[in-house]
Amino acid sequence: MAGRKQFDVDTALDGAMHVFWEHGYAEASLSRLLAATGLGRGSLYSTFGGKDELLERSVRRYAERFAAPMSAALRSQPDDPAAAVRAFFDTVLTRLADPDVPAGCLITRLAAETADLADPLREVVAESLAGQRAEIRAALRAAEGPLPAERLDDLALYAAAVNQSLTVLHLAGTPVTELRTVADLAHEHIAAALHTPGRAE
Amino acid sequence: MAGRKQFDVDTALDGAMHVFWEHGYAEASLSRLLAATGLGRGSLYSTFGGKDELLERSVRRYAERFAAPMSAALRSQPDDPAAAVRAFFDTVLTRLADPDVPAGCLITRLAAETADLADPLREVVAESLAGQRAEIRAALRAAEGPLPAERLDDLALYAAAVNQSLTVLHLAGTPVTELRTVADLAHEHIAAALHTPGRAE
DNA sequence: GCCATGTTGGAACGAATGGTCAAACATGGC
DNA sequence: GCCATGTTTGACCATTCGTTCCAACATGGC
Repeated sequence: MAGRKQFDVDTALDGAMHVFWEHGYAEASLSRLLAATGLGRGSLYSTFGGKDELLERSVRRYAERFAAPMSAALRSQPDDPAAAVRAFFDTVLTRLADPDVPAGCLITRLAAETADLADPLREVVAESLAGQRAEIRAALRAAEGPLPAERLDDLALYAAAVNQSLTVLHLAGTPVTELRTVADLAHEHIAAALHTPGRAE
Repeated sequence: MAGRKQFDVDTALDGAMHVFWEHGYAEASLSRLLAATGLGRGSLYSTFGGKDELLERSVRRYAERFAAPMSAALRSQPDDPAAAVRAFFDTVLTRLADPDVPAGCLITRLAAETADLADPLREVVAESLAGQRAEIRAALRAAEGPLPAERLDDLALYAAAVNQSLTVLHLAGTPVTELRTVADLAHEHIAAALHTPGRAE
């Protein structure tokens, strides 16, 4: 039971990520983390350092596995911003409907806990949110001619906000069918705004 | 120091409410609650029963003091739904900008914690969210002629979702000026949807 | 096949958690 | 003015928290 590492670091990280995802920081107790990772206390502390560092790495892993597809969706339609936004919402909704994964979104869960988070963790969360907003903004770039840049900034923030609403409501138990309605409306509105001074749909 | 109650129950409740508002359920420790209410352990337990019951009463007090104005705003323009929605968002934003009160919204904070809440608390939160949604829906009633009822259901859900996004983002540190942008866009869009088949603005 | 290296599981740590309890006390009704 | 009622204070409870540490152990290099 010793000598060389008996577990896969990424697998363990996935377990920890799920715990933080479902329970946030405060309710993610060591015992829950140990159970989910399958590690002993010694192994967890020697490979990750502690609860805070484990959360930091969990967020990074979350970004690789779940934020990456969202970024990809945003970049999938470089010259049709409205379609990119739709692809983005579709990716989010697909994940929310996935029964193999906790409800909501890890970042949203942590964002709600901001007031109680240590500074480095707070920053990681803030960066995640800012990054997503920037990626949405980038996906709207094709509309920059007809629309003023400020308007696109606003619309990007708007889409990011709607995304947050989807995940909080999902945490609170709202069925995905209703969330799809919200996303559809948001898309409908953003698409209209994007086409306002240009050609029609 | 004894005989008749030495404190005002509602004042103590306000203190507890602020703690739950800022720290949610898990991070609202007894010691924080005792400090904020100014009570001793015995007084708190004899008058409120325990942490869970205290939170339940805090939510009720929150509803009286902060949800009530939002309901009033929604009812302020019974025959101009778009204006009612605007008044609603204005009320929310005013509260978010209030420095005397914690960031975000107590209900949103608790909604994010749903997975870790005991059943009765979970229900209280779910009821709050459902109640707000119903009130928004009621404010849209004047548009029921020209617009199908289902469409108004969707728009009400949509407005409630945007409200959630405002409070989560606020928790994460987004400045109120940017949140106002989000609310403006949502209002702009909802107003357009409400006027689509009827007369113009 | 031995030894240094590094992993593992669990015992143990102090601090903090939510909650209980009883002794000390002030008040209102008689 | 006395006594029953009910409040307050703070010591105390078991449990759980995140973390540290070490003895037992398996492995890879020589």
